[in-house]
Amino acid sequence: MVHTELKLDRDALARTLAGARLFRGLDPEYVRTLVPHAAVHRLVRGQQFWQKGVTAEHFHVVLRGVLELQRSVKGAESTLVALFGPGESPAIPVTLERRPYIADSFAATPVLEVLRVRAQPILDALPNDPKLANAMNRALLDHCRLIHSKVDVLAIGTVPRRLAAFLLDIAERFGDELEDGAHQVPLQLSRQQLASYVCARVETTIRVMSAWQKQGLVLTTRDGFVIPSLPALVELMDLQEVDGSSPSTPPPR
Amino acid sequence: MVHTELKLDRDALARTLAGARLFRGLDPEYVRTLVPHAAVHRLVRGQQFWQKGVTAEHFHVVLRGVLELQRSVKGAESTLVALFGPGESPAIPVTLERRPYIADSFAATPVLEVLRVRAQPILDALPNDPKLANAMNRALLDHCRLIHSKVDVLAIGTVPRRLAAFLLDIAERFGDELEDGAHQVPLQLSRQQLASYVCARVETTIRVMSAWQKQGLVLTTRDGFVIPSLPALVELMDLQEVDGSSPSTPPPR
DNA sequence: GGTGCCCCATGACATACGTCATGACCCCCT
DNA sequence: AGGGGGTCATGACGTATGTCATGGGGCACC
Repeated sequence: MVHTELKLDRDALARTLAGARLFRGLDPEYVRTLVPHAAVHRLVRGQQFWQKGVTAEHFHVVLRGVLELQRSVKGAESTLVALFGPGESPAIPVTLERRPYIADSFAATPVLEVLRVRAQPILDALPNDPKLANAMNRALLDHCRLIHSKVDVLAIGTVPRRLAAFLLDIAERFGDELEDGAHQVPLQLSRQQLASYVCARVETTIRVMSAWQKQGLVLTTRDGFVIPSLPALVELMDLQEVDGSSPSTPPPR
Repeated sequence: MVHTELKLDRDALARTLAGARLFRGLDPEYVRTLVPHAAVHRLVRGQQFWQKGVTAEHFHVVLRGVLELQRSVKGAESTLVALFGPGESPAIPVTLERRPYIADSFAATPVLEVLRVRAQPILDALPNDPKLANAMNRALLDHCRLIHSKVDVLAIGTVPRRLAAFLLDIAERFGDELEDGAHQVPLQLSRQQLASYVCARVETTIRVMSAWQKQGLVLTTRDGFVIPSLPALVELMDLQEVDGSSPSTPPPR
């Protein structure tokens, strides 16, 4: 893993640190003191970055590409927990608590660049630096949103609906709108990875994606996906209800 | 909802505030300034506390009982998102961002007492008070853990396994160990609520719980559940695998 | 006491999805 | 060129679980 580190001069590192979302709003003076503790790592697709079980001693900010968190729970097979794109900070909770990583991480794009900063000096400064604490706050809020979106995907129902929800999620986060209204998601995920995220079998996922390909709902291209019409997917996700008459059971018990 | 407020004198409120986990570690001087913005609410089971869509303008700390977050997503039926017990702070993320609640909340125990503090003064103080910011960090970390445990439940597989995971989770969080090694969970949840949390139908949940009742794995009592043997449940959750030969697909792609 | 409602329970049936098997295609390696 | 492995694809089949229907028991309300 060490061999993934890029050689950067102090100025380049300082600029990278200052530009990272995690450190936005901080005293520039303070950010400069982090330079000696910082490094930029570059990985190629599939390469592992950190390993479950190792104690987290760094903060991370994705600079380029997408990082994938993969978790293997005892008994169950490994699942794709979440994807982190540029600006996002994976593993913030465990780093703040100096706990072991609960998942493995891999590069999910051909190239992944991650800024990595030693946690100790930051943790030391945390109790006395309100700006820093608020920056961590922001990052934690982002993280909550991410996990929550996974819950939303898993709770939405059938496999097609879960898949639709996931694709819409990554389209919103990583996609670009083309001139014809279609959305392009420059993120090459295998059917296995899709299946892993939505907690379904590969075969099931393949079937759904094949059907959508034929219907022109979601196209798999060489470097990702194209969604010609988001509303069509949304409808497929929302709809698929039996009738829609019952306004759901109001309060519990 | 206003009529749920308890009449407490300033001293009682001050003590409650000082004892709340959310405000632990703060300057006692500062905590006292919050007294005029604080109130304690008491609800009975099933009573609604706040409503989805309303802007969150308060921080909360559960003092007694359990609060239930129920979310109704468009298209899907409502799901039990999470349970919050004494010391925990529901809805922290939306309050910090002054966003609308994304779920309804109800009392899940015969009596629920919640400390409620106006958010504005706290949000105003946040940028300048590192202790306060770190207290919020702590609460956010708790929240992350909660959501994550829901992901773990949903991702673990079949309905029996999801149910087992959920029961073990609430046993750990709210349960007491009896002298004979059994665990008691003083939390009366209907099959509907269980089903809602694990994203299954009521009937399926009933079938599983009935079977477990007969096998003595999980007993439903007048005021909650009794789990005679945690390990038995854990085994049922972990096991149920086909053979265990394949060591899972190592890295992706 | 009756009526209605909710929760728990159980059965019959339909179906979404997992499981297993097979094959095409592509890429890498020797 | 041939072999091995990965991904995508498709079919056959079994099963978990959703769906629908029915019934008993407890509790509130008229």
